[in-house]
Amino acid sequence: MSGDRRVRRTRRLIQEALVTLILDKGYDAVTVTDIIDRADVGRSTFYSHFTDKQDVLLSNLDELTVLHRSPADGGSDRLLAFSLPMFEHVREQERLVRALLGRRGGGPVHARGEQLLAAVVRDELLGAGARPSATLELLVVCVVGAFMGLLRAWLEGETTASPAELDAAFRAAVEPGVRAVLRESGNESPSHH
Amino acid sequence: MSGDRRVRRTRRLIQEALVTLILDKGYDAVTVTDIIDRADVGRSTFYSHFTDKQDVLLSNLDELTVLHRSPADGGSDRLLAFSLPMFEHVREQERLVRALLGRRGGGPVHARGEQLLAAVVRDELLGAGARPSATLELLVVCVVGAFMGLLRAWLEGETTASPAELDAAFRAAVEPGVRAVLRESGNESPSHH
DNA sequence: GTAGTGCCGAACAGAGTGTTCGGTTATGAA
DNA sequence: TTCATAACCGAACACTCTGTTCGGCACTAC
Repeated sequence: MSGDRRVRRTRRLIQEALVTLILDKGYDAVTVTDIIDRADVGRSTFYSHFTDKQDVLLSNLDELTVLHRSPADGGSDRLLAFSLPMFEHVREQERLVRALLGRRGGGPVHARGEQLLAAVVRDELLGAGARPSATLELLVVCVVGAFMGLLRAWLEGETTASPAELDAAFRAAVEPGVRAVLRESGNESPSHH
Repeated sequence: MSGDRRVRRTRRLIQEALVTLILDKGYDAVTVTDIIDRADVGRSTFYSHFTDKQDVLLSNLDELTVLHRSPADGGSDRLLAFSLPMFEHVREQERLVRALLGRRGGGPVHARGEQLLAAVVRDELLGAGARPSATLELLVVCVVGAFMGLLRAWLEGETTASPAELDAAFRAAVEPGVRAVLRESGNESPSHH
């Protein structure tokens, strides 16, 4: 492990304190003073590690490593392969994800999540034979929007559906459209072997 | 017109000031002091009309009356009929919508917009023969998510597509899936041949 | 063991919030 | 026009939160 043990300890205490507080009061209502009280850390110590509240929030994003899908799954010709594993992971990490991505989580993390997810979807569609174009970008936006919508609905408690059900709903909604677009745009040999 | 002219004037000045300031600096960065300076209104006056910043923001929502679609369009069997008019309206009211709904607009309006839109989509699907169910709700979430995604992308300047192109992308992405779901769920003898 | 690094915590200036209150001015009704 | 009313002004206030500084203490890594 890199660095001083005290440094790791302090950073971890601060991050955990923020997550707890967000779940309590929502991101906006949490103050730096709250955080250092909960983490039992000196004020100057906080500012020697993070510039502000949002900095702590974004620093947590590194824990969400699922977005980097395993690239060795070339065998599956299944479209939108990220969907089910993602929903499952979210349920496992429910507490953290709810704090970071929920309405109480305050936006910036949501934005970055969308970007990462958009990259995944774009790569997958390109791999499936689509051509880079403005139309493709709009399709990616729709797919990501639908997925994030489901994620948000679940985080908000609007639905109690299981990961498998969320995955099914996601596919039912967007897969036909995606396949239709691929059929038109992806010019040749969509199915090898 | 109901009420004192001074009241209308003051409220309007404050609302306009907030919109301008959001476009300048983003919602979070705007302070009440900023607003009353820009609106040239006394501090106590502000607090006699609104409780805080967000109150002003949400008060603006009444101007966005397009969401109440004209219910007399029963003739069109076109699915997702709200889409194109909405994209067009958004372009017309670009300044206001950008301030309220964009990433700079700060969330709460976005949430309410999603709710209103979800009601529209749900009604439309029910009218097209779908049955109320948890599955339908998830479909609605996906459709709304895709639409809001496109809206956001346009507001963020990620695309320069026209309303017609946005509408086309939206339909291409979700209409096949919606029709497929309707075919299964609304078991009401569609053209079976 | 010791040099160095991290932490403490109090104190501070600055900015923003929401309230109060006496005085001023515009408005709508008579 | 007159006039009671309601709205506005704006300064002042108590409060909270922010981000920085600094001397002294404690722990860690080597």
